[in-house]
Amino acid sequence: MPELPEVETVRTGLEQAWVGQRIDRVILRRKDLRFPFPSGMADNLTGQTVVGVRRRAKYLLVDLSNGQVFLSHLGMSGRYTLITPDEVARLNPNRLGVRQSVYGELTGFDGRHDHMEFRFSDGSVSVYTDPRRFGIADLFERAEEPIHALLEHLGPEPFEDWNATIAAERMRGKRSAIKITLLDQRFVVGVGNIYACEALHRSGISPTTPSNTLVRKNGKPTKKLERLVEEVKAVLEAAIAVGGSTLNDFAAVDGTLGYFGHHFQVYDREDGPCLKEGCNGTIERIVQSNRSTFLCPRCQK
DNA sequence: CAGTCCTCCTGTCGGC
DNA sequence: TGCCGACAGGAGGACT
Repeated sequence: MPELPEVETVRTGLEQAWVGQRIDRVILRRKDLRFPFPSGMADNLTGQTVVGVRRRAKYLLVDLSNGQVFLSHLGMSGRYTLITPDEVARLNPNRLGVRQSVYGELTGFDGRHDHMEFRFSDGSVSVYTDPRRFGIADLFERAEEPIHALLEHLGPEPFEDWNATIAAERMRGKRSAIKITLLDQRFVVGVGNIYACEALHRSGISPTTPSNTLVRKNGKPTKKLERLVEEVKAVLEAAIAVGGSTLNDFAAVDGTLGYFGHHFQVYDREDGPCLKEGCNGTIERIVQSNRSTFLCPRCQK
């Protein structure tokens, strides 16, 4: 779920639900996710009002009234579920176990992976569920944000400071495959395995193309690279648009990918027909850096 | 430094 | 049905 479009979809939902709310209580059902929670995180969050929800790369940044920032990364399997006061009352939160929430029927897995629970002043509850625990939660002063270890080395946001010229500058002399470069968050942020495959397919570029061959000798982007940068933005935009349309019934902010799945042209379509107009190729799966890449060898050169 | 692997963790799915 | 291996949307860190 969590590439840029999914994180942006979650951001919008959290913004609508959280901004203006005071956090009355935070329950942490374990001491860590991928990294240990910072000491006192639950206490420091308690009593704060949410003043904004931002996104940087695939990180959610929640601004609090005391000048602190709550950072949340969804990893591979993290999701937030928003629970209304009515549902909260029906599920009787005071019966709760230490390692298991009472919200299992809403969050899945019998509540066994509901690691963080946020209770708000309007009576609603938000639950963070993450079976694989590759997610991250952190809390720090806003002044520290530019030097935060997880944020410091991030590359440009695709819609803000990124274009073919900048891409070419960062790819000069890079011999690794273009698919690997797209996944490198120092090159551009927000692109993950699905949208890297999709953007390369839309662009007609083979995922194994050495990155530097998309840059001219004078350092300018080739036509192919210009196309690729356009298609990265286009596919991310299209996915955000579809995610956004599901936001009206945002009661369950589950990051399930179902909504964009219908639009995949190559991802997870091994042995299926290439859907590009006029191409009769067959989708193949290869492995790059231990991760699956899907491509049409006929129209991606 | 760049590039390549491995790793964290749990759930799910397909093949036998 | 059960068991077992492969694989899953991320990305830091340890290697060569």
